[in-house]
Amino acid sequence: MFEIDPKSRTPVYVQIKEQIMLFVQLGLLKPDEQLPSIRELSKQLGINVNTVKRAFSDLEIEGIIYTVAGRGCFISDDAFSNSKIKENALRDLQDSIKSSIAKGISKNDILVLVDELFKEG
Amino acid sequence: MFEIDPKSRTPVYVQIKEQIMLFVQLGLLKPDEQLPSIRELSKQLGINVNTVKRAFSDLEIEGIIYTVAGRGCFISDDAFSNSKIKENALRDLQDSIKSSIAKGISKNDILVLVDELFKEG
DNA sequence: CAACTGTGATATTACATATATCACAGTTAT
DNA sequence: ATAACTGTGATATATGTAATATCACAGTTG
Repeated sequence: MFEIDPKSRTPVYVQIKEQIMLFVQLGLLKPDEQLPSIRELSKQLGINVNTVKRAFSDLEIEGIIYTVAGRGCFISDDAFSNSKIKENALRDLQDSIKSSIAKGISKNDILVLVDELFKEG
Repeated sequence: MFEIDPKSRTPVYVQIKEQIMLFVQLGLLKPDEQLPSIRELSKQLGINVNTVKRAFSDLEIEGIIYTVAGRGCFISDDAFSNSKIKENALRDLQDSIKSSIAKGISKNDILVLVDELFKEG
């Protein structure tokens, strides 16, 4: 279910965070569903336990998941009720688009790209 | 003309690169126009010479500017003829949009944002 | 009790960013 | 020729982040 791209410039723990958030968005992970344990997931992905722990801790702070001591981590009921994440995402996206405009990307380039991304997903 | 946001999470040398590329896009910097010297610019911005040097060296490798020994740095005639920059920009933008989708940003959110950015600029 | 969960702390390695200095070489104007 | 400017190159240092490697501790489950 999970996959990591070691070549990517985005940190591994961020890749994990975003995959989990995406799976929640897509409905592949539902409220109160249990996530793989950090040891299990670290084995699967061939990375260190601490790296997975970092991702899960972040997600818990952001209210996406909750943990039960000794049992595991689960998707929150209100995983995306908190608007802070969406606000931050919008701000980051704005920076990225501005940056791309500086490099010669046109409005049409962006619209085509957006269409493609929402066609596939 | 140039401005740096020290609070921003994007590295200072990247901010400089992107401002120069943006100014070229906007026609504020034209082919063969001379840039401020790295010492001058570092004074203006209150940052180290090496940081400006890093930005200029990057831009030269990317073909955006060229340098004449002892004279200074200038905008290339073919600053944006090289498609590598646009390709990289598109790839980066794709990653950013995917990331924002994972955080609950809708297609409409993006379209509204794009409209705003192209209205102002 | 054994085997599993997450937690917490520590140490280490590697890399990126940014700074501080210094010496060197080419250009320009006086 | 000299002074004052350009960029170049190297070195050293500090800081923060990312990732790894270990270890000990505590709660849960069968």
